[in-house]
Amino acid sequence: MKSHKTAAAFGAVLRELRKQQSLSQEKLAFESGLDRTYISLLEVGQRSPSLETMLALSRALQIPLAYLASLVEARLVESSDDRRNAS
Amino acid sequence: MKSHKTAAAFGAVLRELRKQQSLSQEKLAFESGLDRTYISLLEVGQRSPSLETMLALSRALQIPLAYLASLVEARLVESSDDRRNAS
DNA sequence: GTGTAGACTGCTGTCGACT
DNA sequence: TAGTCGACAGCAGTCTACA
Repeated sequence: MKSHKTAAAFGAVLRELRKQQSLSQEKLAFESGLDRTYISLLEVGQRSPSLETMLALSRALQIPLAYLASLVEARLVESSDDRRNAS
Repeated sequence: MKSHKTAAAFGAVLRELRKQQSLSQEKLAFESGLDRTYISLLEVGQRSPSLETMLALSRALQIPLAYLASLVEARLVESSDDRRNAS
């Protein structure tokens, strides 16, 4: 298996952040200067972003890049847990 | 102008972190699973990384992705100062 | 030990259209 | 409002080789 895990983690985080601000994909696309269909691809985990793209999104969401990164990182460790001690 | 600024910022940060650990590009390439020549391209600001690449590098450098991101962000604000009020 | 170049593969990101 | 599809341009990332 190919592990597009990072794309999935990023997509989940992006969707959460967007919904927290009650933005539509369309609005976020506009604010970030990215394509609407691409935002969709990101959220469903079909694409994984470049650094430039992450910066554009963090600006549109008005959060620091480091915060975005920390959320993605957290998702990644979660998803890689053993499920041996997981409650 | 095309602003490969983020590539330059990232490259500078990467080089700094690598030197702090006294690693060669070769060693870092090996640890991260990336190509040696690509590490070089990153450091000179000729390429800008994907999320996956940033993750590989942060692991090789044994630092959180969020920390790497914060350093890049800091470089970016520095380089975007007006030089009007800059001392 | 590093920078660079050329050639190549695959994926990112855009666009229009339909569901 | 959001997911997807096909086609496309451009760039990320590899490899060999040389300075």
